[in-house]
Amino acid sequence: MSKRVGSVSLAEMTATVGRADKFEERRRELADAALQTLSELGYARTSLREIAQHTSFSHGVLHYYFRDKVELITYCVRRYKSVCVQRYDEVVAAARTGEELSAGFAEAMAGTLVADARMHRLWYDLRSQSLFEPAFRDDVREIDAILEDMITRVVGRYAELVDGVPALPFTAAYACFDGLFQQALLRHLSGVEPAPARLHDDVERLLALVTN
Amino acid sequence: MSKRVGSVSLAEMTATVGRADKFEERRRELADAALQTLSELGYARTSLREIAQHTSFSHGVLHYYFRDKVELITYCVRRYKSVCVQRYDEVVAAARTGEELSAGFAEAMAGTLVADARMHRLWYDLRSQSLFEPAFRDDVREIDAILEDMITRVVGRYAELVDGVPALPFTAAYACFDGLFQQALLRHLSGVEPAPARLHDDVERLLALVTN
DNA sequence: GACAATTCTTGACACTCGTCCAGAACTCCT
DNA sequence: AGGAGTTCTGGACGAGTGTCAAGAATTGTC
Repeated sequence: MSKRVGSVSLAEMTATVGRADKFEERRRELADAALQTLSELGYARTSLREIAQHTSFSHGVLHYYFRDKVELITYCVRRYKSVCVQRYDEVVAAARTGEELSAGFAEAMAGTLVADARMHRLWYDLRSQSLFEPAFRDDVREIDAILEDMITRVVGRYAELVDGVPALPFTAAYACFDGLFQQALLRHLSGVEPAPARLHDDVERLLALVTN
Repeated sequence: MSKRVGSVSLAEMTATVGRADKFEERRRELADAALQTLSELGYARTSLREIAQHTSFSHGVLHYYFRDKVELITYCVRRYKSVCVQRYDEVVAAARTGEELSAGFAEAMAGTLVADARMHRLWYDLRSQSLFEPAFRDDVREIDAILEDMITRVVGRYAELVDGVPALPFTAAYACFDGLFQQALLRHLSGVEPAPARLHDDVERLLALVTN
């Protein structure tokens, strides 16, 4: 029983690539189960046994693939980022006019608000955890940076299309859109129904505002 | 041993007012200790025993004054709100010009960002918890409403002073300022030093933007 | 098919948690 | 001073936690 060192064993280095990736593949599988559990229960109420119950494995495996709980959750946070910034860039690329971009962007936000509500609440939960747990900070900041870049592209492109100039630093613009989204999520999960529509409106208004 | 029913016993009803309030007074005392603990450790890591250690009492007493943990924390959240909206109204009342109001408001925000950082991170933590725990939702929404009102007064008064008209619904304006503040808190607790100064700038810019 | 390396299961460990309760300590009134 | 009502203590309970390790099951290789 030779324990793995790092994430690569001697056997893997000489074996085929597909074989070598099996370890990483299972890590992803387990992390996805963890993400599902986390998004249902939140960080404070999620246990390793609960995560394992969302898989076909027993709770012991988690410690075979992850050193401890923090590494697992950190891995999850990193993985999360790859899911979250996809829809928007298509919108940016497709838009030919400012109005198109504005409408498409607002619709994308309102759409993900209801479609991925549980994932988003997990994000806000983990970001809050990072205020207390330094171990999460770097990953959280990295994701925040990715989201900020996304907003930067949207706002920048919109400014181009309408011949305006950004009226706020991009980081501040991101903070505003994020605040809008978070309030909308709060309302949506509380059952206040016009949440998506209101978000749609507010996003369009704010986008027009931050470029003049 | 006659257990208290609700929060008023027979003895209290006939006793003096000071005597009657002793129960409530101790509740506040315990809740303050709980708030301190929560703001240090965060919701996920705060236990009743830990809270009791911040007081001169033993852990059993918490169940004498609060039915269970949820009631204690709910009480804490309610109590928190009374602390958080005081500085700003003075600023609004004192300002004679738009510039004065803008500068005062921005300074107040930057000030509380560093002075009450731990309390603010608790607020964001609890608000995130409410995304998972319906028991917290009403209180969280109430506090959010109070904060929104505060922003409304600031933005409204500023619009008056500069003869502008609000360019965003007040609820959206609140969401934006809140987003700004949350990002600043994240940076501040991560040790990025210009956090307060940047918040100050961004707040002034945003305030000018949402009234035109 | 046998051997070795891996992946996975199972049960145990040492804690910590919220909750409860018997009774000690205290307070207040007559 | 004594007794009733109150506040508080400290220990116990059962459930749940992260972690670990011994060994069973599986897989890949010759």
